[in-house]
Amino acid sequence: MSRLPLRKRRAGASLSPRGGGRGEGEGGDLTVRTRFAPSPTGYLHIGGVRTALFNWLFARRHGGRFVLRVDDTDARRNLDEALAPILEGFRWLGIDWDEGPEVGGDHGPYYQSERGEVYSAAVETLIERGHAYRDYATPEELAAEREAAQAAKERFLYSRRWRAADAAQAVRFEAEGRQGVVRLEMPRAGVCRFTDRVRGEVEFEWAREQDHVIQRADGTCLYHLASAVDDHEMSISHVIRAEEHLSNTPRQIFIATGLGYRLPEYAHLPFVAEPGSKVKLSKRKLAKYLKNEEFARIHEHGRRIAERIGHPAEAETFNPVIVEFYRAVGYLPHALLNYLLLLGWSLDDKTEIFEIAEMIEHFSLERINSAPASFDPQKLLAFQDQQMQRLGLDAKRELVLPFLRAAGLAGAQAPAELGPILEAAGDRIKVAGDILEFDDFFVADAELAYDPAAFDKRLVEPAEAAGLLADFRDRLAGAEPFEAAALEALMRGFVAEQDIKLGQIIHAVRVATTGKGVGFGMFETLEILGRERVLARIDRALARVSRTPGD
RNA sequence: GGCGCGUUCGUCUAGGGGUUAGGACGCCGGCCUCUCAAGCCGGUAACACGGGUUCAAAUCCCGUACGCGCUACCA
Repeated sequence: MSRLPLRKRRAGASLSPRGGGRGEGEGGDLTVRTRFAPSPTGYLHIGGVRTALFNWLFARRHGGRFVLRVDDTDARRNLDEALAPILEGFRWLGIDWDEGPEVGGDHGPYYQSERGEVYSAAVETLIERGHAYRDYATPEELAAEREAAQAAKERFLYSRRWRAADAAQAVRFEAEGRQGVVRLEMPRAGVCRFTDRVRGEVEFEWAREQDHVIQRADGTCLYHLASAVDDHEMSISHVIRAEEHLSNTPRQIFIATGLGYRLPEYAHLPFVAEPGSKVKLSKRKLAKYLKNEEFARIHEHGRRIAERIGHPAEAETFNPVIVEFYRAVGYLPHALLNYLLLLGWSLDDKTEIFEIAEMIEHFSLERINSAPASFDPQKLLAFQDQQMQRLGLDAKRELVLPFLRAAGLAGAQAPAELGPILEAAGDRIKVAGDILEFDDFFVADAELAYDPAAFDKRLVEPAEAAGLLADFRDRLAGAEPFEAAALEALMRGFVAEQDIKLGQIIHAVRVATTGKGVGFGMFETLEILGRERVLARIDRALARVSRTPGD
């Protein structure tokens, strides 16, 4: 992956809309305002974050505002509980919002459940202007019409038979016990054309659009109405959202136009697809993704860490498609952001690593891809690795410490040897929680666990192993100073003197002192452990060898 | 079914009439080496299919296939 070169922006990648929209250019008069409207589901998933990120970047790029609007039309009781993890996820990622929950703003309220009056007023206006009507058809009557059309192989369009022409008729329908809803009176001829900033010119025949219900009998309003009204009321200039809304845009345009709104710019993002497929990532199929091999690997890695720190790894949301997963096991927000940025967007053919400021500087709608992109946790890990390598020792210490504490391996004070450990660890700690894989530094000598296979292979199987180890232990006892370089010289001298290979002793020492067959550089490890612990551990290992039936 | 959108290595992508179709992740091999990582070097691998237009098509047009979305008193 190459770093970001200071290179020219692609010609034409400017703010101005493709096909001559309403054209606010660079430095235009209109303030850029974008929004993200999460439903309070209790978790933030990857696809949603990507959408939010693009909105956020676009707003920041143009000195605009990023608005969070809570899509809680179901007016649930446990709203706070369901919203908190989402806000927390954004905070962790550093995606800050200028208006919305907690921060307020001039365009509130930011909860759709509190905006009923605004919606009702809009519905009334639409009716007054002849763009909507009260309708008293029963679901059965509607279904019958639909079936009839289907049987005749004709396109279904509501006959508007139970539409109330005036108040008097409405009263009559109601007297019959009918329930009234408000429907859009969609045009039945012509086309709706608009420019999508990602897809270019798109057009839909109006006659394909149904007379969508915008208000239920109980007065509550439906999504399309709410969305169009809110976007206008909140002065949203650019609607950047998932592709699934592309087909919904005409009806929203109809509503907006009917209400006399100025239309926002639209940009429909491709889906984030399931790993290894083009199927849209769904929040309902979490369990399924774990069957994907790469997901399973990432998940298993996370699960090992979660178990050590008492994080509920069984929770449904402990899943690599949920942001919380990454936070819990110690990924860096920057890595996730960088990865997500490149999921459907690219600057050129080589730049992969972006600082946040660079993301903001270079982001443009025009370079968003229009095909779905599938989520690849392996590649995310590669970004994580990159970011982790750039971190200094102090930053790593801060990152890792909470994990040691949560696992009961550190108190309020950081262990003195943590610095040297992190230094010796080099690039082996990919995510902060990986520190727990090297817990052998933190456990008491008497509690050191041995990897049975490694123990057998390095200490039991080679007939000379125990003897050599015992001899080398005695050298260690008198080694001075007990430092990496000196210890290496000591071991090399020992190897020459005994006429053996380095491998014949070093692995035995490793298993004896760390319990594992793999680890950091051996001499750094010995220095960190210190003479006393090294000798104690070797003694313990030797005692164990002698108890193990040889041969 | 109708309409809309999409289709370049396994994955993310660059390229938008003439390229040995470039990069990244993964994978494979090598180097380094006390193991494992990291690093370095090398390799594998793609224009969905069929017609057109053109001297020339991955690139433009049409069709087909496949995928996804919309077609709700879901969002």
